[in-house]
Amino acid sequence: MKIGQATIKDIARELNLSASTISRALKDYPGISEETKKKVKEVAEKMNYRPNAIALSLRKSRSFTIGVIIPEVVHFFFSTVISGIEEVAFSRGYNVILTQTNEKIEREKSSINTMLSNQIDGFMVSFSKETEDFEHFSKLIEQGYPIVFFDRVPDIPHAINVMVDDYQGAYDATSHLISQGYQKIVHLSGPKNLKISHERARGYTDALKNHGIPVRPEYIVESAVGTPDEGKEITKKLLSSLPDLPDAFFGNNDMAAVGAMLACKEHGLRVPEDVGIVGFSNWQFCSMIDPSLSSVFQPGFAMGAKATEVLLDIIEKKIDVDDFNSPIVLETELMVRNSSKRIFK
Amino acid sequence: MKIGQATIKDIARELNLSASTISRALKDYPGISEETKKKVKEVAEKMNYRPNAIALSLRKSRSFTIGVIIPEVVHFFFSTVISGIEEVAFSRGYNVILTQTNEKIEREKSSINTMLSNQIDGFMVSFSKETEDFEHFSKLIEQGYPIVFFDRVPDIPHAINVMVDDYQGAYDATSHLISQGYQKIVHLSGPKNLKISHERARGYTDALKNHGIPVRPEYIVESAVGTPDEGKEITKKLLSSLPDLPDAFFGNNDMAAVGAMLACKEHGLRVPEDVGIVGFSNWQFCSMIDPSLSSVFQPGFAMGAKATEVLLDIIEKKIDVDDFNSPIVLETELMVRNSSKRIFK
DNA sequence: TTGTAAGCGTTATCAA
DNA sequence: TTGATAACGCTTACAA
Repeated sequence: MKIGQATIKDIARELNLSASTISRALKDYPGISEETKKKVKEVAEKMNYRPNAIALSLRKSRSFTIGVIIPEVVHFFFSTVISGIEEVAFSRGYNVILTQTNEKIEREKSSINTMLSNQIDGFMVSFSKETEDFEHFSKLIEQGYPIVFFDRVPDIPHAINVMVDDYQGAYDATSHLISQGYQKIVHLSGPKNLKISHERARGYTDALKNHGIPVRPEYIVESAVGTPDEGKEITKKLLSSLPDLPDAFFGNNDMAAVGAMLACKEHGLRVPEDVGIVGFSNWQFCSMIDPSLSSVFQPGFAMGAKATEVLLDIIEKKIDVDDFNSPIVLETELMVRNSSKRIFK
Repeated sequence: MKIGQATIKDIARELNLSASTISRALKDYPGISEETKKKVKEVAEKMNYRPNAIALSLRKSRSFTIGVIIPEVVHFFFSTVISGIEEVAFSRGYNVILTQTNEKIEREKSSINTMLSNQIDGFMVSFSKETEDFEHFSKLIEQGYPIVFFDRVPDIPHAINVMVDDYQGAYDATSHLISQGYQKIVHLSGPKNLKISHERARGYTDALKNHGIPVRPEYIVESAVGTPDEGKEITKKLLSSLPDLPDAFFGNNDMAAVGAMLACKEHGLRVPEDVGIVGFSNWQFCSMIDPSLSSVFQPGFAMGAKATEVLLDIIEKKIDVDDFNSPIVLETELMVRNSSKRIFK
């Protein structure tokens, strides 16, 4: 907002025309003489005119801005999603306002409020780990605000959800471990209130069942893990407490899996000979560690892009909110690397 | 922007008061009766009134929004910086509009334009690798737009730059390698047009000189590396083409260093026994790979936070642009890990 | 082909 | 203690 930014009025004054004429000339409205158009555009150029998007927003009750609420920016998967959001928003002429909640529900709510104040056209949300009650979202939906959830999605009416096929990803990962001859597979599961955690746990359980392997409750360990250290600690405890030593770990995320790997190594177990390990997310470092970590690829960029497309389509009324009664599900892909490739025979 | 959002006018109508009275009552202006204030606030609450930030922006010519232009979101260091920006902006009541340039100058310019249109209060910029001419920034500075550069900073008059002490970081890293007995140290340097690349190369060179080790031009290899694969290829070529085999690699970033490590391993060289390796940035994976990678820690979060504080102070006129004739420099810290700890004696 | 006036939501100024 | 009015920059009926 610079003092001296030229406005339509300035151009009007310069040319002895009215503001409305300038406005129309600039947008090639019919019924403006070619000559006037030319003059106006020249002067606009010369004066370095730039439309004031704020004034436009006020006038049109549209800000061409979407608000993104995300737990953490410093997170490989989420940053990938943001990148996808960015791309689509940019190409369709929208701005992105970003806030991270740091997994705090208070911050989530307050972000929603500032965004509402800022008249954003729609929301993209992946909620915090603390969020167990979705009232604040339901209210928005009721009031008719366009809102698309991604990755961490709520189970509430009329929510538009974009997610990865966590169930299938977990199922594939577990089946793969079984196919490599691992039998006593531990699942380091995620926070209970996240649907993705349930789905992954369900995929794990079903894979075991379908292969005739008993599901042991003591093999499912919750770890709200964000760091490898946490995963390492948990695994260490398991290795020294479980009477029957596990021979594989399926992590709810790559951090947990790396932690498990470190703990196993320390415990004198060889990966993948003695213990197989598979993670979830396929972070960059999977191929850089030794042994390289097998992991379930989550299409983060595609998710961000898809979610944004849907949101913008709703905002622009190209599609209707009611067209979505089931979530949009993106496929995962199991990336098999050395941590789970047991050398047979 | 929802149909039905209550405005000051709605409250005024409801209470048979004027809009100005409502406005004043809501902000506890003096000269409004306590009774009126109370009534107004009650009704505002009831009607779920929310000030329209857009209208405010128009009125005040201030948007309380800062624009962040960054090469890539999916990048550990930059995402850390964004996080720092986010924190400070949020705590001081500012919004963050984010765009990534994907290292394209065209996108950089067009982002600046939309941000200008959106009347942002100031810019935070880390420019693209393609950017060699800083005209578009100089113009902004001349016009008086608050703008703070971070990490990748330009060498232009009146620019406010926040950076890491790349020189010292590189000097420390190189000295450390020397102290561990490595002598033939290769530097995988960064893109030429980035000042940080120069500084790191300079730190490397000076460290060699000060330890009486000759600087060999063929040991400084430019690698605009973003991926380990690229770093690996370059290192492979070096290992098979250089007559005198290097015994250490100092990477301009961690990706390059990991690439070098992979190449060395493939070449049958042991790390750190035969070859020492140090990276730059201290990405998360440094401690997860085998051997763990020594690296120079860059305080990304602190950089984002500091840069934002300065920007907001300028915007709020707490400090003057002219107070900064030299860059703000943040300290690095060498994290010594196994990739460069040679076992002596 | 162009101009006038009203309005988007808010607040500062002046008047009552 | 409160109200009327104008203005921020732009668009759009409606009028000319």
